[in-house]
Amino acid sequence: MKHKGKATSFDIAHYAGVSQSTVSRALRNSPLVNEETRRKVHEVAAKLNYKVDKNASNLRTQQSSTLALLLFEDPTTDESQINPFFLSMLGSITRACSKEGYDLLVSFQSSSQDWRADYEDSHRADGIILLGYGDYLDYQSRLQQLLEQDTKFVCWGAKVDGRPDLTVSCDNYGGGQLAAQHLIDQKRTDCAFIGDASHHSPEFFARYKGFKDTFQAQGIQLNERKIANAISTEDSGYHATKSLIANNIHFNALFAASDLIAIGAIRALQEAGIVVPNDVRVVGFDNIPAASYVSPALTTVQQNTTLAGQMLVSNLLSLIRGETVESTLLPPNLIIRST
Amino acid sequence: MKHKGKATSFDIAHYAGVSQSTVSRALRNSPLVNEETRRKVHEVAAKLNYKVDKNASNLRTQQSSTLALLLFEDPTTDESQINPFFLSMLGSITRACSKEGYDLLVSFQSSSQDWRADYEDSHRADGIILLGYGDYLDYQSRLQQLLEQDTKFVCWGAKVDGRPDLTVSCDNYGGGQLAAQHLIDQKRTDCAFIGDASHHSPEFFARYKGFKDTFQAQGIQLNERKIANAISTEDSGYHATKSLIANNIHFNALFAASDLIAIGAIRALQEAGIVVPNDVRVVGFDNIPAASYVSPALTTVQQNTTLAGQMLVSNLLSLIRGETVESTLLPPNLIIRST
DNA sequence: CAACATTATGACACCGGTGTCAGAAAGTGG
DNA sequence: CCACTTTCTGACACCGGTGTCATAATGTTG
Repeated sequence: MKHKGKATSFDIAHYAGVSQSTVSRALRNSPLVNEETRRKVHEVAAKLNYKVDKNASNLRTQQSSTLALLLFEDPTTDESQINPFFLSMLGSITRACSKEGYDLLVSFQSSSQDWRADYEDSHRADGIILLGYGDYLDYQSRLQQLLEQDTKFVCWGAKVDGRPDLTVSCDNYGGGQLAAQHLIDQKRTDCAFIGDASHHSPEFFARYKGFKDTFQAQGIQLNERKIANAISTEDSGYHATKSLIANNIHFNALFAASDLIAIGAIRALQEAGIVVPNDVRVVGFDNIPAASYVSPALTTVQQNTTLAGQMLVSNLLSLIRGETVESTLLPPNLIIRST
Repeated sequence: MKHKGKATSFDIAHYAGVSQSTVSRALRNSPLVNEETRRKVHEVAAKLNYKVDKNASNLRTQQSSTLALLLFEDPTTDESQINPFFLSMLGSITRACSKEGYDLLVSFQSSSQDWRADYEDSHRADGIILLGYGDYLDYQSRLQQLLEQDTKFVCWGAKVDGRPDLTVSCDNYGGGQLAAQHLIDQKRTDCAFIGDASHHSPEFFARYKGFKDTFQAQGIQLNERKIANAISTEDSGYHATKSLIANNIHFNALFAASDLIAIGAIRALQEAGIVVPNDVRVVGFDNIPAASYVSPALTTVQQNTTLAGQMLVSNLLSLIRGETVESTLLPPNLIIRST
C-alpha cells in the first residue's frame, strides 16, 4: 500500500494481476474486457485512489476535454470591477461545461496584452469561447487568424457583417424594440438614449436601432440631441445623463444600453431632483443582479444568460465535432419593475 | 508551408536544420544553445506559429502550471445567481494566476455532487483553491482526505479549530468590531443582527462575535431577541427582517452578516415604512458591487478581494514549492456610505 | 473433429515533448 | 602539439496513458 508518488496504471495492473492495457480498457469500460476483470480492476483502482493522468491521456488522444474562456474587458473600466453581466455569463458557461463533462480554463484578457488564444494551439483546450463587448474591430484580424489556424471558437455578441465567426448573441435589435414598445405603451414618447448610437459597439448599436425603428414605425422621430454616449459602467452612465441635464435637455423616458448605465443614469436623475419613474421612466438592458436591488427596482430587457451559456458551449462542441453550426440569436425578455 | 495538423518541434527542427532536442532547448531559452541557433529556431517557430504542446510538456515534467478553483455554492441558493462576492474573488484569483503564469481551471461545485477535487490527482492542476461559505463541516472528512493524499490546497474562509488546512481569510472578527464601533460612534446602540449567530457558518459567527464583543466592552448587551438567522441571499435577509418587524421588535441599527442580507433587510425596512438611515442605520459586509448602487448606498465592511485573490494564489504556490506557509488574515475596511 | 468465428488478453508502437549522456568542435595552456 | 577544458549539439530513453495487432482461449457448426 505504500507508494511514492501517484499510482499509475501499471501499479493497478500489478495488483489486479492483469496487463496495463487491460487496466486502461477496463477503466474506460471498453466492451472488450470481461465483466469480472473490469470489476476487479475498478476495485483495485478505487483502493489505490488511482486517477487517469489527463496529460498522458490527452497527449495520446490529441484532445483535452477542456474549453477555454477568454473574457475581454473594456480597457477603460476599473481593474477591480468586472461587468456583472459577464460574471453571470461566466457562471452559466461553467455550469454548461461541467454538464457536458468538459473543464473550463478561464482567462481575463486586457485588450492591450497579447492574446492568450494560444490555448488551443498549445493543446490546452479543444475550443475557445470569446466573451466581451467592445471594440471587436480591433480583433478582426485576430479572428481571421484563428479561422486560418482552424481554431474552433465561438463569440458572444452581435453578428457583424463580414466577420465570419460563429456567434451566439441576444437579439439586441429585438430587445430595443421591446424597450421602445414598453415606453410607447406607457405613453412616454419623449425619449433619451444613453449608450452608443454609433457603430462602435455592434451590440449597443443594434439595441439603439431596434429602439429607434420602433418609434419611427409609430411616426415618432427620436431627437438626436437626446442621445448621449456612454460605455457600460455606472460612472459613464451617470456622467452622460448629467451632461444631458446640464444642457437643459428634457425627456420623460430614458433607454440605457446596459443596466450599469441605467443605474448611473438614475443616480444622475435623482440628484437633479427628477423623480423616477414619475418624471422619467427608465429601461435598462441585461438584467444584472443589481437591477433588482436598486430602488426603484429597474425595468430592463433581460438576456437569458443561462441559455446563452448553454448555447455557447453546445455550439462550440458541435463545431469541434465537425458539424456545421449556425449562429444563434436568443430572444430577449422584458422584465417590468418599478422604473 | 502546408501542414496537416499542428506543427511539432520536429517540424521546427527540420526547417531550422537542427535536431529536435535543440529546438526544445532553444525555445525554453536554455543557456546551452548558441545565441544564433536560438534566434533561428525562434524565428522558424514564429513563422510556423508553433506552440509547445502542454500535454506532452506537462506529462514529462509532471506538473501543469495550472491551478484549479472549486467554488462551493450554498445548495439553498438559486441556481442562476451566484454570490457576487465570490464572483469578485474569482476575478481577482484569475488575475493573480495569470500574473504568476498559471492557468486557472474553474469548477462550480454543488455540495450534493461528488467532489471534483481530483483535479490534482489527475494531474490537471498543481493545486486547488477552495472557495465558499457554508457548511464546511460537511467537508471536513474530505479535507482530511486531501491532506492525506498530499494534495496542495488552500481554503478561503475562517480558520476553524481542528481543521488543519491552510486558509486565507478576512479578519471577520475585526470586521464585526469595525461595524460595531461605527454604530456606537453614531450613538446607535439598539442593534439587530441578521445572519447566523450559531457556529454553523464560522465566518458569520466571527462577524457576530466581533460585533457583540465590542458592544459588550462598552457595557452594552445585545438583545438576543433582535437576532435573526439568514443565509447569504437577498431574499433570506428580507424575510428575516420582515419577521423581526412582524414580531414588533424595535431597533435603531442593524448589522447584516453580508451585503446581500443587508440589501434584503433594507427592502423589508422600507416596505414597513421605516426610513434608512434616519430610523435604522444599516451596516453590511463584503462590499459587493451592488452595495454602491442601492439607494441609499450601503455602508459596509469591505473585504479586499484583490488582495485576497493574490494571497490565495501566492500561498498556494508557496505550498506547491514545498515552503511552509502560515494561514493569512486580511484586514477589513469600513466603507461609509449613506446607510 | 476440423474449420471457423468470437472473446479476452498482452505486447508494443506511439503521442510530443524533456532530461541525460556521449561526443564533436572549438578554445586554452604549458 | 598534445592534454585538457569548455561549448554546443544530437541520440535516446522516458513520462503514462491509448490504439492496433497478434494470439491464446473458448465457443459454434456441419
